Amino acid sequence: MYKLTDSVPYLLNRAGVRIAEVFSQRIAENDLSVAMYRVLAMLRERKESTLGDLADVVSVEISTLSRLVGTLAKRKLVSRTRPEDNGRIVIVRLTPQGEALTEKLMPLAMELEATAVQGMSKEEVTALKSALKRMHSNLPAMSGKGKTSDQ
Amino acid sequence: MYKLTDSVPYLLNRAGVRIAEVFSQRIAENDLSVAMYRVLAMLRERKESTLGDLADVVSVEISTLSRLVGTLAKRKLVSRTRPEDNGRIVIVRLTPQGEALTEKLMPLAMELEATAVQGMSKEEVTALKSALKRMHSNLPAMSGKGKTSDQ
DNA sequence: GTTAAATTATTGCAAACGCAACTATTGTCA
DNA sequence: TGACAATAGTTGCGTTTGCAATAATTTAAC
Repeated sequence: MYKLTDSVPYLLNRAGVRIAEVFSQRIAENDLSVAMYRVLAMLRERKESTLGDLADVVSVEISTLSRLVGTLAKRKLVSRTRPEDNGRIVIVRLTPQGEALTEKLMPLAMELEATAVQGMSKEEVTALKSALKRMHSNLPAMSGKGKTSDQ
Repeated sequence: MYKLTDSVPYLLNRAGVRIAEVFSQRIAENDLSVAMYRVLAMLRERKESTLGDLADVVSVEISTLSRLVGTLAKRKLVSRTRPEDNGRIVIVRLTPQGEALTEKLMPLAMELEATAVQGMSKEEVTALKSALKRMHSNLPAMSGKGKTSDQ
């Protein structure tokens, strides 16, 4: 018999929510949300990115990301520029302050991950990551439709 | 060097969002959200539950769940009763219509899981589930504090 | 047995989200 | 070239969310 509480989607959500809650608290003193942190961490990794690419990476709607990046820009953590050779896109980059803050947060992120996988072997962690990647690629990206709403 | 895009929290969120998006679309024709589905599936599993227990299982705030269950009750999918021997708690149960709908959704959920883990062996899936459970238990439950807010 | 503390659920409120509509720019093709 | 389609971002709007405050009931303490 199929049990919700032993299903992959359920366990995935449960672990994801829990880990986000914990990290959320740890970065709250910097007035950052998890999504904001991910934007910063992503830019640290790639130096620059368009809004659309960031939205894909962070797994939020582009409209949400637009506002979120606006907030980060207002706080001088990132810069937004429209390149001269392409007036459609917006390039987002870390400012020096954004870089500094992101570096400061890295240890927290590593610590969180270490806590989460405590008791698991290196091989188990590798297998977990690969399973998570596989599931992501097994499922089709939504074109943009699809009620995500509750109630 | 620590990479966001190879970190467990990131991969976890990415897979979780994707799987929720897909399932959300599949159940949208029944006017159900994923959280609503989880409430129904949970009640199918346990017959009855209090709001607080449901909130734990579904990983949402109890205030959110209160309203969500209110909506389900309005649609006659669940019943809410305050027991005579305890006027504090609310017992939630599936109505016959709720049961019928839930049974109808089960194949969809099983199909989704099958799609998600396609290409993985039984052992890999088992290991995945156990890793997800371990991570959940490795992280402390938040007492109720902690900014989850964005922007 | 009465008062204080703890538990459980609901409601007010503001923030955040996603969808849809819109603007602006670039690409296509005839 | 000139019109039409496609891409990229922003903004309006209604819904959903979580936190905080509140109400109601039960448990604990004295």
